[in-house]
Amino acid sequence: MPTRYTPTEFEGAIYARWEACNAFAPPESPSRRESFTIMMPPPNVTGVLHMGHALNITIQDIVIRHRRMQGFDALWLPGTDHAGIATQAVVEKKLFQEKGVTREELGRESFLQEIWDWKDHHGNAILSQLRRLGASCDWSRTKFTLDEDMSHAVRVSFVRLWEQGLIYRGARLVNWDCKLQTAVSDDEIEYVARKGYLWHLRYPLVDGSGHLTVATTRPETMLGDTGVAVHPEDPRYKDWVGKKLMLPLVDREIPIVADDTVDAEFGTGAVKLTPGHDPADYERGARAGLPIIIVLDKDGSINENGGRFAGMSREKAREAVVAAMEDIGLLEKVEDHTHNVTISDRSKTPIEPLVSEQWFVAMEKLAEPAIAAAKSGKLKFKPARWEKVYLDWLENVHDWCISRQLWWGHRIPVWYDEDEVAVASVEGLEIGDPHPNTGKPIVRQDEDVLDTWASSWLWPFATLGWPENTEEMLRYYPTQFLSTGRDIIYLWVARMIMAGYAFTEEGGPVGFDNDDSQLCFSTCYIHANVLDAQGKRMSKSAGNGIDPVEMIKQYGADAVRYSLMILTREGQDVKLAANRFELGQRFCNKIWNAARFVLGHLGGEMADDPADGIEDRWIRSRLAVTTEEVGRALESYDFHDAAIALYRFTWDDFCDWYLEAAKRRLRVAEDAGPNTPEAAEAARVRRTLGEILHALLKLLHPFTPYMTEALWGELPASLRGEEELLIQASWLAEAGQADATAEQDFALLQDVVRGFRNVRALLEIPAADQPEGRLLAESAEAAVTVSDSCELVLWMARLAELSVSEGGDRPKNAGTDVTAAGAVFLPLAAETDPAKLRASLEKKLDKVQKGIGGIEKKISNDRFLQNADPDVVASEKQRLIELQQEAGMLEANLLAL
RNA sequence: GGGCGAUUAGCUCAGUUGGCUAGAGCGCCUCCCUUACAAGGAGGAUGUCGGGGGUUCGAGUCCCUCAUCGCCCA
Repeated sequence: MPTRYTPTEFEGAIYARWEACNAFAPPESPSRRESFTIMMPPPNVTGVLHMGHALNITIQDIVIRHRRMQGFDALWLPGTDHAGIATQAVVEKKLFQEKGVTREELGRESFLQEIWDWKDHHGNAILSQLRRLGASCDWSRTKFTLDEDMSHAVRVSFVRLWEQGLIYRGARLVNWDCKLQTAVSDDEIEYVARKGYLWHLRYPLVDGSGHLTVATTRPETMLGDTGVAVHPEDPRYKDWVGKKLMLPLVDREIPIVADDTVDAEFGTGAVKLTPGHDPADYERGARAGLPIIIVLDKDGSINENGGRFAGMSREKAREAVVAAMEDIGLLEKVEDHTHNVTISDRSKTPIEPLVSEQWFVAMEKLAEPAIAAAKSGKLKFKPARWEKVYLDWLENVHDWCISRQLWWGHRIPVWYDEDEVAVASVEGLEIGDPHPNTGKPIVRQDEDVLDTWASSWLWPFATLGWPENTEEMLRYYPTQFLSTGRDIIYLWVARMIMAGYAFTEEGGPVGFDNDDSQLCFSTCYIHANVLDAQGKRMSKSAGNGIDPVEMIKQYGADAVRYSLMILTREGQDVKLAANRFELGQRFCNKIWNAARFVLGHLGGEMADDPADGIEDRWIRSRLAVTTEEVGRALESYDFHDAAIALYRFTWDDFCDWYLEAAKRRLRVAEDAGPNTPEAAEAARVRRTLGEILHALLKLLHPFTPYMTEALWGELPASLRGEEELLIQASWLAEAGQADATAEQDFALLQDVVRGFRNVRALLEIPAADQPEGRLLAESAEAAVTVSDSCELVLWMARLAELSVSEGGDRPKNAGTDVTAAGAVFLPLAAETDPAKLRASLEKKLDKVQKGIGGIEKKISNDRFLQNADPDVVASEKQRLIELQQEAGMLEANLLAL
């Protein structure tokens, strides 16, 4: 075995072995009948692995490995998402750059073929990156949202909603992405504060008796104005309501109307109304019965309704309109103004609100059971605070615009006859087929495709064969655990829950930790965001991302995984720099070497019974406690807690104390030779070393699967038993009882050892020297405990001899420290500076006296004695006695110096 | 405008229902390449727990308020 943790040497082989053994598929005969299912949030086919994925996948892999080891019928199903807009844009751009053709020139069929070709070549890049990380998902079930069975499910869901009257088509104001030339949903836009101007424009009254000044950030939209609104209570404009204005440049008569949503404080208090191009104006216009005039084309240029401005881009038109208004003296003034611009998440260009024909899903009814699921506690968020975000969205849900003017996606399963009468169909209709309702021939299918989320909201069950009542559905649905990012709580999480209730069977089978047959998952874990070292979001454009694959190459997949887990407290954002992975690397190296040490000794004879010294009983107790804590943490998805517990046990308890202590008996046996009592004891120590390592590898496996599997393979068969592969081994549910006596006694010994080491450092005693130590014990019990383990203390503190007495003479010319067992002494070397010792003792004394002061103040307070928990009072009093004892020792030691 | 999160050692962060002298890792200082590991070992230094109020016998922890930073919604 290499002397260092060298992950590149085994990761690939281990993964191949797992796959060869079909270890990722649900077990053929699981030890418990319950299933545990995780549906992997499908990454975009265009995507490459980023740190957010790495974190999310690590979490899911830990959960599924733990559940698999627990014996569940565990399924983790992977897949990718067709990502309509993103993928189409990527291929469109590539085609234009490489061949100079647009999708229109190519035509729908050929263009789609191009995307499929692209997908087949590049679309699995991210999945192979997940393998590097050690993801143990069942690749044989990998799904893609455009697979034929998935597409079938999408059509069925559409037709069901259609039949329930929850799908409608209508001309509505939607968010129009002028660059990508498609509608996008409310959840795909963001607001960015931009510096701009507030133009004050004069609109003359028709009767020529004056003018009204309106303020606007978008002067070019005046071409589509059909009214001006003022607040009904605004005294300035009370008499104006009902009058008519002559809209300049296009010479249209428009009314002044009252509307209480107008902010009288903003601008001039009079707002121009462009119902065709502004969501608020759309509402106001509807209330006032104003017509809608559309002046923008789908590419964002002014259309024929814009008169002489027709054909200009929106940016050009803005300049031209302002200039024209200025020419005729109707531009009153221009102010600097910062306002929110609506930006498309997809193209990062300004959204144009545009009235167009789109398909919508009525959401209110669908939201009801999704709200109830969270309120009843059946759907649990972790951290719990995200439930509020989920509920806020569902309780104020808007109808969902599901049509996209794209080609890449699920084409809307709606056909029209010659009178434009629509009908939805799962199987599909041919041109010329009779319309099922009117009997007239079908002339066309709807051109649009569905929003990608209209397929991914079916992900938890369409992946299992829904709408067919498959064996898989019965076995793995409803699922237990979903891990995802907070940014898609509404886009995806809420919609999946809605879809579960809308489409899956009421009264069907239920599952572990999920007693609702329609609740598609019972725990929604919202993971942290990964930020760069400065606390900024990692993004491709900023170039501040850390490439997980690069980190895996550099530090190892286990190190990356473990680092992420220990750095990420429950859902709390994590600031990451590349060198932070050293934490995991060090940890892996530590385990690697501890295992190397243990395995090196396991070649020797191993007894049937474990050793039973104080250190052995202590490490078994530590293991019991750690096993309990790791188990609890994993049950409640507290990955950070589990990682910390494992770190402490591995490093502090096992490596720093137990292994060091165990060396003593192993060494003694070497000197004593074979067939001696010492050799027999060493054989028992080897048994204990092996048992602890065996247990530790199990506990660590979900976190650091590669390394633990590699080490598992090195274990002697006598320890490993039938469990060939760790990934398929049984989980360590418990590891004996905690042993309070052993813990207490060993803690005392540790304190004595630390005391001697402390003095050694203070006196600068060379490591090779073995001075004689002395302990003036504070109690008979302490004296006995230390005496009984004299050899252990000698070994750990590197002493030649140790004399223990309760009370007795204080040695002269000695360096000293104070421990829980009493004062410890080492002989002073001639050249040691007593001032240094004095300073050290005084510092300690000062600290102790501060502590004494604090407790005395408490105990002398009657109200403390009356109100505080009696246990607290008792422990404070006990503490005071201990501190006073310690102070007494320190004072005595100072005097003796 | 509304909501959520953060603020603890030089850095990154823990700190369970209020109760030992507030902890860890990194970094820093001293010593040590002791046959598992120098990616290591032993020891050490470092804090007005963001500010201000309040509740309480007792507040890093609970309440109010302010400040700064970040995210989400409108």
